Amino acid sequence: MAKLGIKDIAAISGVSPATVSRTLRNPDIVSEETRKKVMKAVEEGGYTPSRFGANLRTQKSGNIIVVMPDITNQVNAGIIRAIEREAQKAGYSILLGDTQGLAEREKHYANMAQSGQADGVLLFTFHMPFNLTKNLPAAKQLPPIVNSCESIPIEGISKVMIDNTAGARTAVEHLLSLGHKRIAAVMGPRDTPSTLERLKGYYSALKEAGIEVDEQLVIRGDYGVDSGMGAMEQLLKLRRRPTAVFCFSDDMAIGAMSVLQENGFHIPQDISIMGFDDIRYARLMTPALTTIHQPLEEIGKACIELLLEQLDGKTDKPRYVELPFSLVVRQSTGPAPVD
Amino acid sequence: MAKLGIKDIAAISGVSPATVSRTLRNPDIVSEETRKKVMKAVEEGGYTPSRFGANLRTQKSGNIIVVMPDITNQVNAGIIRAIEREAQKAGYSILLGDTQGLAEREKHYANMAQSGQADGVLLFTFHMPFNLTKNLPAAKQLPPIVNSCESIPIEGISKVMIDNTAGARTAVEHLLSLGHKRIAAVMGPRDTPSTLERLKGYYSALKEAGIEVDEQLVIRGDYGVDSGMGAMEQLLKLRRRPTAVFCFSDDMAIGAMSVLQENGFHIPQDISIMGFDDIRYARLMTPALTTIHQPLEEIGKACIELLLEQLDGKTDKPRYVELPFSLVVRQSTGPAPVD
DNA sequence: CTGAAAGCGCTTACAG
DNA sequence: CTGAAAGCGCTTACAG
Repeated sequence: MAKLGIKDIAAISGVSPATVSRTLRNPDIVSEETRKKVMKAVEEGGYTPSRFGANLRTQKSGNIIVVMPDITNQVNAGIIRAIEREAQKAGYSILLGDTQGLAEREKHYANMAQSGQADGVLLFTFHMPFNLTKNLPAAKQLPPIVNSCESIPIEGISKVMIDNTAGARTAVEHLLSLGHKRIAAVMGPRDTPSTLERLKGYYSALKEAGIEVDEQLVIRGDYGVDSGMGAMEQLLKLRRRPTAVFCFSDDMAIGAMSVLQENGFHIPQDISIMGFDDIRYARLMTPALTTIHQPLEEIGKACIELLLEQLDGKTDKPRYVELPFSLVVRQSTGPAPVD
Repeated sequence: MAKLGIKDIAAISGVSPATVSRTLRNPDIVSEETRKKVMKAVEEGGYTPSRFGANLRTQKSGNIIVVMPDITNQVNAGIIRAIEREAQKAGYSILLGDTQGLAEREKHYANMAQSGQADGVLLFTFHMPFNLTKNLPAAKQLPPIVNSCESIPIEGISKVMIDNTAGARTAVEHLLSLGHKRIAAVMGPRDTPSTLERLKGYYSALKEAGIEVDEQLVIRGDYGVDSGMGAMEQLLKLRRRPTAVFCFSDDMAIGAMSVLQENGFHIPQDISIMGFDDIRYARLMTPALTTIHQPLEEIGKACIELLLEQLDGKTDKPRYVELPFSLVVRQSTGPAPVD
């Protein structure tokens, strides 16, 4: 028995294919009697409408592509889970675009909107993978897009962000309030907007406290665990060590902590460690990691919300949503040691 | 300027749509001269073929749906990253199906194959979301499927697994070799195949060592961090505490460790902790977590490999691939305390 | 409320 | 090597 199509169901129930389609998509505009006949045939035949025909006809795929640098990252994984759930509710499926940091793959995924594989794009990378012509506004040339986490420096696209600068400032102020004066910073990749923003917060908090920045205390990382370990090793070699280290991600903070503990240092008695993100494992470290909490669920929700606005044609206007971070004080930070 | 279609490109380059299609899909069967003409029009026009037409015609979506209970789990995230990369190489995209533990969503995702949204299904859940008729072999009624991680008790579908029983046995033998006699087990959800298999390994290792199982030491968890914390709290209340705890997941082990340390216990001097999975954070705990390593990359690769075999129509025969685990001894396990 | 008809944009078997 | 034609399976504007 071959797979049933809409024509088969129409024949079985004695109506036209159009009516079968209406019964399935828009039951209210069909008489009850017809509806019953059709549904009976649908159920007995086990008919599932093919998306191929519908997609071609409506020019919609029902898919949203999420372009992310690395899905194994706890922050990204948390966001994408929320995205998937919310998209699901709205009848959309999520296509996974893990770029693994490659610009070429970024471009590949972005183009899925052009071929109709996806109706909208969620961009968590910091490049703009689309070519823009100067004389047209972005909204006219682009598929529905929402940009999140790493702010792409382009006008006219919707964004969901946290205030990274304020977050970093809050982190450093927390350390200052504990009496720390030599506060190191372990950055993310130099060219990411989030790193530049957080760095700005770091500098501004120190400046406001009247502390001159020692550039030896500013170390480049890449948000990953290993770079946090490397940065800590570097800091431990300094003649004048920091009394606190602010890592721009929890992963780096966790790496830094493990290096410290391996070398017999006590956290926070000898050195305080501060993270950023509040991933699932932050509270489980010993000592539990003080960090800046990012609202992953809300970020995911907002992304879908803004994208749906565009998909539903409700608006062309880009919207900017800023979500609140929060300081979570745990045990990895404490008063500066007296020397 | 409206979006260009294949007919437009055909008109511009002075050939038929068929030839444009051939040039793009199968350049070798087109003369060089024609190819150049067509490619010129394609590039100048910025033409990207629509998948809608192609999908309908070929009855293929080019998508694979991955059905998983929770993508924020490090094990699942690691596997799906490999899956996505390998699928990409073969020209397939990955649709995310996060069931969040709900059977109804599982069914929903599985049905995406039926509607043509996906050409194949990767099942990491332990239910069989498809209805099978007795008189037909599974391969005849099902879309291409590969089952991994949780073994679905059904004949005739391809699987990618590790030997959970042997893995658990290895874990317990490691603890036995350190002189432990009171070894607790913190299980996963009771109805998952992986838990039952690991439990079997736990029992068999103890039996072989001539140790009678104390059922008070066998605690139910759900693979999550919190259940590991709860289990440890329960174990600490026992009059005769275990000297070692084997958690069926790293997440539970990490939860257990944090409870122990909060209560002033020393790991492994007072109690040894053993995990399962070897997630990214296992080596970063203090002390670093001893665990059973799962080859996530290889699991992902094998899943796509077996699925492609079916998608390419190379075979109907289900294949079973077993991948090797390995014991990773770190600092969270040590000699049993002498009392 | 329902049907007939057109058409979405491709690919491919067939004929030359 | 290339073209004309059919058709994949739906949806929807139009007419009644």
